[in-house]
Amino acid sequence: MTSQALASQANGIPEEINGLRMTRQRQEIYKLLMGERSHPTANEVFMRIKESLPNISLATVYNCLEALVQHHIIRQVNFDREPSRYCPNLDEHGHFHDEATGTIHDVKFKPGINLTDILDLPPHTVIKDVEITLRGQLA
Amino acid sequence: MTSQALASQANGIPEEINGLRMTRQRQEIYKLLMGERSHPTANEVFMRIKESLPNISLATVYNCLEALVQHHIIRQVNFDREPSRYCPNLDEHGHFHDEATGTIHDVKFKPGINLTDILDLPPHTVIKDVEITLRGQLA
DNA sequence: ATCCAATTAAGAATGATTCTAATTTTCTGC
DNA sequence: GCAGAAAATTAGAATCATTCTTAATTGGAT
Repeated sequence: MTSQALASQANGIPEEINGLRMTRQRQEIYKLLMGERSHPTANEVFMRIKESLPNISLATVYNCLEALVQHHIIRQVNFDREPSRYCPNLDEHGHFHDEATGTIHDVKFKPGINLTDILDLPPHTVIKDVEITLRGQLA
Repeated sequence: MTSQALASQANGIPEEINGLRMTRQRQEIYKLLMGERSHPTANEVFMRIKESLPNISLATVYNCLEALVQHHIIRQVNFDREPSRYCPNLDEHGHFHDEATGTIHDVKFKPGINLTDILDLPPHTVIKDVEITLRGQLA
């Protein structure tokens, strides 16, 4: 049995997701994101993942995060030009950035709401991706 | 009469907007943005503004754009981690990024739509800013 | 076991943006 | 109108998230 398969068993994460081979590094990063709902940056992932993978490099963290995003396993979230953050929640949702604490909250749509119902889109538009970000304070 | 006042007369742009003194550089940049609806980047503004202000520096373009954004005269628009773009449309609206052509289209809300009506926000939330970006193709 | 492709690692390079320091312009009080 | 203070501009250096390059390692297939 390969070390990847062993890690897979221990982690409870399949050896492959959406056609992406889940290497040890990808497993650990994915597991970390699933556990934390804090929308960490690549650098934050790098610092925390060292506990389980002390020799991982920052480049690998970027590579893994990009691979996971490309294969629709996680989502990349951007606020203005701040460092990208990563989110394991694949449901269509927005993000609220609380300026007071710096924390980020997922924001769901109310039931039955369809984005195309409320936006005045040009005709024949095929939407591949939507990003809704809100900035403010929890008063 | 100061050179700024003279430029102001020639441009048809007031000497001050929202408490921001409209220097020659700020006037020209603002005028350029009002004329073009192409959502240019800072560097694109820099290249085009040289026709009217050959000695302007890139730092000044950034300074002016930031001042105009801070004083709510223009808006800054971000797509993922691409260079920021600037937009003179102050109405609440979103942006559709056409992947085929690279062009950006303003997207209005359908009449009577209120963002807080459709989002499941945490209680007591004060929203200061909303950004809606869509990515796709004009099929 | 061996070859080939994919992945990882370390550090260099990139590029948008910001900062610094010096100069120029504008404003204010006389 | 003029001196001094404040604001704006400039040029170039610095920053920092991200990407690239190259070499080493690992995994999968033969």
